[in-house]
Amino acid sequence: MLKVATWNINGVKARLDALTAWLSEASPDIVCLQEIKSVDEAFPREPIEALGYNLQTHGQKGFNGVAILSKRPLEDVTPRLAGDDSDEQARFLEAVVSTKSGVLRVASAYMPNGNPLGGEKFAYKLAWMERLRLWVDERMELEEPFLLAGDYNIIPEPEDARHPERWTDDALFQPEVRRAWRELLATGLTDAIRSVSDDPGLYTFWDYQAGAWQKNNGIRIDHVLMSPEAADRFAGAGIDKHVRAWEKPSDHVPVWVALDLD
DNA sequence: ATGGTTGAAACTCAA
Repeated sequence: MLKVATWNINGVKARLDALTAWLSEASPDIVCLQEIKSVDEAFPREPIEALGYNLQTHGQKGFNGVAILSKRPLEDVTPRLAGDDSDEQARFLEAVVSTKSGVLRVASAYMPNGNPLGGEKFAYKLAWMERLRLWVDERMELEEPFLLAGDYNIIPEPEDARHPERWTDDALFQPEVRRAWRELLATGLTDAIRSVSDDPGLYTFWDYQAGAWQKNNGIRIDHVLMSPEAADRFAGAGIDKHVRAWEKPSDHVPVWVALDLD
Protein backbone atom coordinates (compact mmCIF):
# COMPACT_ATOMS: atom_id res chain seq x y z
CA MET A 1 0.00 0.00 0.00
CA LEU A 2 1.25 3.43 -0.96
CA LYS A 3 -0.19 6.51 0.75
CA VAL A 4 0.13 9.79 -1.11
CA ALA A 5 -0.99 13.10 0.41
CA THR A 6 -1.22 16.75 -0.55
CA TRP A 7 -1.14 19.70 1.84
CA ASN A 8 -1.00 23.44 1.37
CA ILE A 9 1.02 24.27 4.48
CA ASN A 10 1.03 28.08 4.10
CA GLY A 11 4.67 28.60 5.02
CA VAL A 12 7.02 25.70 5.75
CA LYS A 13 8.94 27.52 8.49
CA ALA A 14 5.81 28.58 10.34
CA ARG A 15 4.40 25.05 9.94
CA LEU A 16 7.45 22.93 10.71
CA ASP A 17 6.15 21.57 14.04
CA ALA A 18 2.75 20.77 12.57
CA LEU A 19 4.33 19.18 9.50
CA THR A 20 6.65 16.88 11.44
CA ALA A 21 3.85 15.96 13.87
CA TRP A 22 1.54 15.09 11.00
CA LEU A 23 4.24 13.13 9.13
CA SER A 24 4.87 11.08 12.27
CA GLU A 25 1.18 10.48 12.82
CA ALA A 26 -0.01 9.84 9.26
CA SER A 27 3.18 8.25 7.89
CA PRO A 28 2.48 9.05 4.23
CA ASP A 29 4.86 7.57 1.66
CA ILE A 30 4.72 10.64 -0.57
CA VAL A 31 3.64 14.19 0.26
CA CYS A 32 3.00 17.05 -2.13
CA LEU A 33 3.34 20.42 -0.41
CA GLN A 34 2.17 23.81 -1.65
CA GLU A 35 2.81 27.35 -0.50
CA ILE A 36 6.12 26.56 1.15
CA LYS A 37 6.86 30.33 0.92
CA SER A 38 10.58 29.67 0.96
CA VAL A 39 13.54 29.70 -1.37
CA ASP A 40 15.11 26.26 -1.82
CA GLU A 41 18.23 27.14 0.23
CA ALA A 42 16.15 28.18 3.25
CA PHE A 43 13.87 25.12 3.30
CA PRO A 44 14.24 23.33 6.67
CA ARG A 45 15.36 20.00 5.27
CA GLU A 46 16.90 18.29 8.30
CA PRO A 47 13.81 17.65 10.48
CA ILE A 48 12.03 16.14 7.47
CA GLU A 49 14.97 14.07 6.28
CA ALA A 50 15.36 12.81 9.87
CA LEU A 51 11.90 11.25 9.51
CA GLY A 52 13.11 9.25 6.52
CA TYR A 53 11.98 11.45 3.65
CA ASN A 54 13.76 12.37 0.47
CA LEU A 55 12.96 15.93 -0.43
CA GLN A 56 12.72 17.99 -3.61
CA THR A 57 11.74 21.64 -3.56
CA HIS A 58 10.82 24.27 -6.12
CA GLY A 59 10.60 27.49 -4.17
CA GLN A 60 10.68 31.24 -4.60
CA LYS A 61 11.03 34.21 -2.33
CA GLY A 62 8.09 35.18 -0.18
CA PHE A 63 5.19 33.24 -1.63
CA ASN A 64 4.14 30.24 -3.73
CA GLY A 65 6.60 27.32 -3.78
CA VAL A 66 5.97 23.57 -3.94
CA ALA A 67 7.78 20.47 -2.71
CA ILE A 68 7.59 16.69 -2.84
CA LEU A 69 8.59 14.47 0.09
CA SER A 70 9.05 10.74 -0.43
CA LYS A 71 10.23 7.75 1.55
CA ARG A 72 11.35 6.29 -1.78
CA PRO A 73 13.91 7.92 -4.06
CA LEU A 74 12.51 10.64 -6.31
CA GLU A 75 13.48 10.29 -9.96
CA ASP A 76 12.92 12.42 -13.07
CA VAL A 77 12.32 15.49 -10.93
CA THR A 78 11.01 18.36 -13.06
CA PRO A 79 10.02 21.81 -11.82
CA ARG A 80 7.71 24.21 -13.71
CA LEU A 81 4.60 23.57 -15.75
CA ALA A 82 5.30 23.45 -19.47
CA GLY A 83 3.72 25.88 -21.87
CA ASP A 84 5.00 29.32 -20.81
CA ASP A 85 8.72 29.92 -20.33
CA SER A 86 8.04 33.45 -19.09
CA ASP A 87 6.06 32.15 -16.07
CA GLU A 88 8.35 32.73 -13.06
CA GLN A 89 5.90 31.56 -10.37
CA ALA A 90 6.92 28.37 -8.55
CA ARG A 91 3.72 26.35 -8.71
CA PHE A 92 4.51 22.92 -10.12
CA LEU A 93 6.87 20.05 -9.41
CA GLU A 94 6.75 16.58 -10.93
CA ALA A 95 8.61 13.40 -9.99
CA VAL A 96 8.49 9.64 -10.37
CA VAL A 97 8.91 6.87 -7.81
CA SER A 98 9.49 3.19 -8.48
CA THR A 99 7.29 0.41 -7.14
CA LYS A 100 7.31 -3.34 -7.64
CA SER A 101 4.44 -2.87 -10.10
CA GLY A 102 6.18 -0.12 -12.07
CA VAL A 103 6.46 3.63 -11.76
CA LEU A 104 4.12 6.07 -10.09
CA ARG A 105 4.25 9.64 -11.34
CA VAL A 106 3.27 12.40 -8.90
CA ALA A 107 2.83 16.13 -9.47
CA SER A 108 2.47 18.79 -6.77
CA ALA A 109 0.46 21.71 -8.15
CA TYR A 110 -0.42 25.07 -6.67
CA MET A 111 -2.92 26.67 -9.00
CA PRO A 112 -3.28 30.43 -9.13
CA ASN A 113 -5.90 31.93 -6.83
CA GLY A 114 -7.15 34.20 -9.61
CA ASN A 115 -8.69 37.00 -7.56
CA PRO A 116 -9.72 39.66 -8.23
CA LEU A 117 -11.99 38.89 -11.17
CA GLY A 118 -11.57 40.67 -14.47
CA GLY A 119 -7.85 41.33 -14.28
CA GLU A 120 -4.47 39.85 -15.05
CA LYS A 121 -4.61 37.39 -12.17
CA PHE A 122 -7.83 35.80 -13.34
CA ALA A 123 -6.52 35.56 -16.91
CA TYR A 124 -3.34 33.95 -15.55
CA LYS A 125 -5.42 31.39 -13.68
CA LEU A 126 -7.36 30.41 -16.80
CA ALA A 127 -4.17 30.22 -18.89
CA TRP A 128 -2.47 28.11 -16.21
CA MET A 129 -5.38 25.67 -16.13
CA GLU A 130 -5.23 25.33 -19.90
CA ARG A 131 -1.49 24.56 -19.67
CA LEU A 132 -2.26 21.99 -16.98
CA ARG A 133 -4.82 20.27 -19.18
CA LEU A 134 -2.28 20.04 -21.99
CA TRP A 135 0.20 18.51 -19.53
CA VAL A 136 -2.43 15.95 -18.51
CA ASP A 137 -3.12 15.11 -22.17
CA GLU A 138 0.58 14.38 -22.64
CA ARG A 139 0.90 12.29 -19.51
CA MET A 140 -2.24 10.29 -20.38
CA GLU A 141 -0.45 8.99 -23.46
CA LEU A 142 2.09 7.29 -21.20
CA GLU A 143 -0.70 5.05 -19.83
CA GLU A 144 0.97 4.93 -16.44
CA PRO A 145 -0.41 5.54 -12.95
CA PHE A 146 -0.11 9.19 -12.01
CA LEU A 147 -1.55 11.53 -9.43
CA LEU A 148 -2.11 15.24 -9.90
CA ALA A 149 -2.30 16.50 -6.33
CA GLY A 150 -2.48 19.97 -4.91
CA ASP A 151 -4.30 23.16 -4.09
CA TYR A 152 -6.43 23.67 -7.18
CA ASN A 153 -8.08 26.86 -5.88
CA ILE A 154 -11.28 25.47 -7.42
CA ILE A 155 -14.59 24.79 -5.69
CA PRO A 156 -15.93 22.19 -8.14
CA GLU A 157 -19.59 22.12 -7.10
CA PRO A 158 -21.97 23.97 -4.75
CA GLU A 159 -21.83 21.07 -2.28
CA ASP A 160 -18.09 21.71 -1.95
CA ALA A 161 -18.81 24.93 -0.02
CA ARG A 162 -20.73 25.50 3.20
CA HIS A 163 -22.10 28.76 1.76
CA PRO A 164 -21.80 28.54 -2.05
CA GLU A 165 -23.76 31.76 -2.51
CA ARG A 166 -20.94 33.69 -0.84
CA TRP A 167 -18.46 32.53 -3.50
CA THR A 168 -20.32 33.62 -6.62
CA ASP A 169 -18.05 36.66 -7.12
CA ASP A 170 -14.86 34.77 -6.25
CA ALA A 171 -12.38 33.33 -8.75
CA LEU A 172 -12.51 29.92 -7.00
CA PHE A 173 -16.13 29.37 -8.06
CA GLN A 174 -16.39 31.03 -11.48
CA PRO A 175 -18.17 29.17 -14.30
CA GLU A 176 -15.01 29.29 -16.48
CA VAL A 177 -12.93 27.81 -13.67
CA ARG A 178 -15.45 25.08 -12.93
CA ARG A 179 -15.62 24.31 -16.65
CA ALA A 180 -11.83 23.96 -16.75
CA TRP A 181 -12.12 21.52 -13.82
CA ARG A 182 -14.66 19.44 -15.75
CA GLU A 183 -12.39 19.50 -18.80
CA LEU A 184 -9.58 18.15 -16.64
CA LEU A 185 -11.83 15.30 -15.49
CA ALA A 186 -12.96 14.72 -19.09
CA THR A 187 -9.41 13.68 -19.98
CA GLY A 188 -10.07 10.59 -17.85
CA LEU A 189 -8.95 11.70 -14.39
CA THR A 190 -10.87 10.68 -11.27
CA ASP A 191 -11.47 12.87 -8.20
CA ALA A 192 -10.24 10.62 -5.36
CA ILE A 193 -12.41 12.07 -2.59
CA ARG A 194 -15.57 11.92 -4.70
CA SER A 195 -14.89 8.27 -5.45
CA VAL A 196 -15.32 7.46 -1.74
CA SER A 197 -18.14 9.86 -0.82
CA ASP A 198 -20.68 12.20 -2.41
CA ASP A 199 -21.46 13.81 0.95
CA PRO A 200 -21.67 17.58 1.08
CA GLY A 201 -19.57 19.17 3.79
CA LEU A 202 -16.21 17.63 2.90
CA TYR A 203 -13.91 20.62 3.18
CA THR A 204 -10.15 21.11 2.99
CA PHE A 205 -9.85 24.86 3.69
CA TRP A 206 -11.25 27.12 6.37
CA ASP A 207 -10.29 30.80 6.29
CA TYR A 208 -8.40 32.24 9.26
CA GLN A 209 -10.88 35.09 9.32
CA ALA A 210 -14.29 35.56 10.88
CA GLY A 211 -14.26 32.27 12.81
CA ALA A 212 -14.61 30.19 9.65
CA TRP A 213 -13.24 27.04 11.31
CA GLN A 214 -15.45 27.37 14.40
CA LYS A 215 -18.50 27.81 12.15
CA ASN A 216 -17.36 25.06 9.76
CA ASN A 217 -17.51 27.61 6.97
CA GLY A 218 -15.23 25.63 4.69
CA ILE A 219 -14.60 24.83 1.05
CA ARG A 220 -13.12 21.84 -0.79
CA ILE A 221 -10.31 23.17 -3.00
CA ASP A 222 -7.45 20.69 -2.39
CA HIS A 223 -7.80 17.69 -4.65
CA VAL A 224 -6.07 14.53 -5.81
CA LEU A 225 -6.86 13.49 -9.37
CA MET A 226 -5.94 9.96 -10.48
CA SER A 227 -5.10 8.65 -13.93
CA PRO A 228 -7.07 5.53 -14.99
CA GLU A 229 -4.06 3.33 -14.19
CA ALA A 230 -3.87 4.87 -10.69
CA ALA A 231 -7.64 4.62 -10.21
CA ASP A 232 -7.35 0.88 -10.98
CA ARG A 233 -5.18 0.64 -7.85
CA PHE A 234 -7.35 2.92 -5.71
CA ALA A 235 -7.65 1.71 -2.11
CA GLY A 236 -9.09 4.70 -0.27
CA ALA A 237 -8.98 8.45 0.30
CA GLY A 238 -9.58 10.88 3.12
CA ILE A 239 -9.21 14.36 4.56
CA ASP A 240 -7.19 14.85 7.77
CA LYS A 241 -9.58 17.49 9.07
CA HIS A 242 -8.43 17.29 12.70
CA VAL A 243 -5.15 18.99 11.78
CA ARG A 244 -7.03 22.29 11.34
CA ALA A 245 -7.67 22.36 15.12
CA TRP A 246 -3.98 22.14 15.98
CA GLU A 247 -1.95 25.07 17.31
CA LYS A 248 -0.74 27.44 14.61
CA PRO A 249 -2.57 25.54 11.85
CA SER A 250 -2.41 26.05 8.13
CA ASP A 251 -5.73 27.22 6.71
CA HIS A 252 -5.67 24.01 4.59
CA VAL A 253 -5.61 20.37 5.79
CA PRO A 254 -4.00 17.28 4.20
CA VAL A 255 -5.88 15.17 1.66
CA TRP A 256 -4.62 11.64 1.02
CA VAL A 257 -5.15 8.63 -1.20
CA ALA A 258 -4.05 5.03 -0.74
CA LEU A 259 -3.02 3.00 -3.78
CA ASP A 260 -2.60 -0.74 -3.97
CA LEU A 261 1.04 -0.49 -5.06
CA ASP A 262 4.20 -1.64 -3.36
C1' DA B 1 -20.31 43.72 6.86
C1' DT B 2 -15.21 46.41 2.10
C1' DG B 3 -14.35 43.89 8.17
C1' DG B 4 -11.91 39.80 9.65
C1' DT B 5 -6.36 36.78 9.99
C1' DT B 6 -1.95 34.83 8.75
C1' DG B 7 2.91 34.43 6.66
C1' DA B 8 6.98 36.39 4.70
C1' DA B 9 9.40 40.13 4.43
C1' DA B 10 9.83 44.48 4.47
C1' DC B 11 6.95 48.92 6.47
C1' DT B 12 2.79 45.84 2.00
C1' DC B 13 1.36 42.04 -0.68
C1' DA B 14 -0.83 37.62 -1.39
C1' DA B 15 -4.16 34.72 0.15
